Amino acid sequence: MAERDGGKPAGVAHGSVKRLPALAARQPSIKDIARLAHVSHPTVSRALQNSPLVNAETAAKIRKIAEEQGYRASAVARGLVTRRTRTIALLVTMLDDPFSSAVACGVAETAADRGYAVLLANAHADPERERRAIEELAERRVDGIVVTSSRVGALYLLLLKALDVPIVLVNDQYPGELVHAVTIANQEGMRAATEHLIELGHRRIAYLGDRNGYQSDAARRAGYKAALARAGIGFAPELAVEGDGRPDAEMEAVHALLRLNTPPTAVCCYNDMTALGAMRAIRARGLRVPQDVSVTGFDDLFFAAYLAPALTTVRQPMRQMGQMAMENLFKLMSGQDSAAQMKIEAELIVRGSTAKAPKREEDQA
Amino acid sequence: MAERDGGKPAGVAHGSVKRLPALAARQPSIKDIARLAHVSHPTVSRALQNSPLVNAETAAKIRKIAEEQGYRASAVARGLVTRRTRTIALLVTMLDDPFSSAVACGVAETAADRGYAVLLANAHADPERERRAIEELAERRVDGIVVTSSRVGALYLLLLKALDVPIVLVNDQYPGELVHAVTIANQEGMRAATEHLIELGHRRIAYLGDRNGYQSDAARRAGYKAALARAGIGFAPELAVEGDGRPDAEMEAVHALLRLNTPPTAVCCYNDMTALGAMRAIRARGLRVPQDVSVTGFDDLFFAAYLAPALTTVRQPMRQMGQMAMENLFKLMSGQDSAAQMKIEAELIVRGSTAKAPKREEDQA
DNA sequence: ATGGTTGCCGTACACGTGTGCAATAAGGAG
DNA sequence: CTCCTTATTGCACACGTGTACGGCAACCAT
Repeated sequence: MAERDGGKPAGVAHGSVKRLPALAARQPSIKDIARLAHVSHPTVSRALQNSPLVNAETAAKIRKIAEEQGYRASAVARGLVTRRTRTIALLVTMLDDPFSSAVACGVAETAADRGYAVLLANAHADPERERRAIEELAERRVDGIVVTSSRVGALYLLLLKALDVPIVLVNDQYPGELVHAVTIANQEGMRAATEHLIELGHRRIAYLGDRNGYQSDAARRAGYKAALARAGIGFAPELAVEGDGRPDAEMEAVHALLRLNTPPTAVCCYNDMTALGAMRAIRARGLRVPQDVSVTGFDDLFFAAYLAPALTTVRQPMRQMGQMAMENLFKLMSGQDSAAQMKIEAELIVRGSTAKAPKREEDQA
Repeated sequence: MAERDGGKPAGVAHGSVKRLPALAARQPSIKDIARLAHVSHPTVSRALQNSPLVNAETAAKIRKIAEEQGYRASAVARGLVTRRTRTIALLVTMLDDPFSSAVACGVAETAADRGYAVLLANAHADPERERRAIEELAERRVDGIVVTSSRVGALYLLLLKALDVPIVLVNDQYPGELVHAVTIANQEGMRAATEHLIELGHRRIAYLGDRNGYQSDAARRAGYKAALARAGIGFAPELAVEGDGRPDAEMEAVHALLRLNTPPTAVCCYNDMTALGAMRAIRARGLRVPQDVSVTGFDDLFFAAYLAPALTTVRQPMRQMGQMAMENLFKLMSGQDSAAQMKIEAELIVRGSTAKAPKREEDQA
């Protein structure tokens, strides 16, 4: 442009000519800036870090030149020397699961606010992919890991521990090993949903679980049982069934429930996705929700309020949980110790998918 | 542990003692492996790359030792020297939008298959965050970028172009600038949906758009108009309204439609999320879907089939689109040129949310 | 004038990996 | 036995950044 060279007219021209032609192709490096500013590259490094060790106007000049040249420090070079990549990994089973993506949203948001990048590791529920994904994380030298996959938590945590970086699990604990985790009050939440049904007069209440839910499924199931026990309702094993996350399996399980001699008048579902399948199966048999069968979910995904009838469910502040997990991870990465378990309260949201139990001749609690 | 030093008893001990204590803390480096294998570090590097330049049994020994030590090559060091990070960025407006996360799924999957990592850049629909996210990508030296955000495409593409890496847009073109993109047949798809309604006897058909849909909203709106024109139905400006992605705004727009003197008997929605809001608003006025008002969506998100009534919509193979975008990006990154525009066919899925137009006295096409 | 600060900057490393080139040994041909 | 190939390995760099340390000038106090 129109800027002048400053001083030093002699010798400089010849000495720098041999590198200048290549400058256009590469991204400018710290050395290019140093040459233009007539200083050494450490001075540039310090100036851009606002170090007090460099003269104020020298620093200003350097920053100006860096700006003009569109200089962007290489995070990879910096990562090599500082041994910190300012990158965290987000390990997810299925990213297109609304729960996972909501948590991911919270994680990504807080990470970005602190200048951390998020490496997305999608395991796709495929064991081979999961293993490879973890190997990748090792090579990438991430500073920390957030896991939103109960399956990975349960099966691969030992592999992850070998990476020797802080890990925070979301909605999953690892039995037997002390690991940092952010969880919802699974048991209390499902208990509240079940008690809500009991108050509405239901006695035959089914539980539709998810065999891939691992720890969280176990906790919710326990909450369901606790509510029954407290109300003096016996636990009927034939009413506690499970799917595997696929809609087909869930619907089949619900059909089986409704073929029983005394079918349930209400179904507590492991989560909202499961409830979606359950409601469809119920309707497929010509029954109505909630007049014939009440349904509850878990999560309060975005669509829950928009269904007809709107879904009664247990709300998880998913995005906030992602934020908390990330903040927890920051603490651990900076060397502070932090609470091993953070438990978040669950809130029952009553909507239209639950109603008073229908009158039947069999009814006699 | 219990491993022996091998040979070289003299001199070695003293010379290496000063480094060994730190070995336990650090991840093993290529030099550590080299020392244990009694070779130079370049030999280790070549052995682990299966280079034919290294003796077969030497290579085997080296690989064995590397395995035992749990050695993982540092991708950051490699990235520094090769000037390729094997990392792509996935730029998303809102990750918790089901469309985005489905595309992200496809992108992540194919990237992982080729050994590429995915850096998640969530713009959160916040201009300041978007700018910062792009700066981050520059520093991280990503090899390529996939954008699933019509807004970023429209506003920040110039910034992105400055990074000088290949870019592929999903469902968004950048008007005026030639950019690689994978898009659905927006216009044809919406036209098919509208024609479907016309065949059912509808004449007063509304279009509920999204002002943040930019290019894809414009194309779908054009498809809607084209269908009307072909059927000889005049375009009524008061029937073409728009929301902004938030359910509140959409519902308000639909309420306004239904307050018209001759309200529409059908609503074509920009996408499934919009349709969710529209159906709720319709029901809030005591009207039934589809008996009183038919509704169509766009995307065929997972919940569309599970609604009551199930949603008639235009299917986008979102995950496949993510895969195609990624494969396209691979081509570009390897220097090959590739088709600038890849257009995918859209498929109309007819379900229960559309029905024959109700008989009315005003009806006379 | 001398010694000691202080402020600022450059020199010389280091981080962990990849690669061109030279060096060495082994083997074959003459 | 000598020369030329070929196979294998090590040496010396480079990549772009951060930082401990020393040097130098200016300033102050003696």
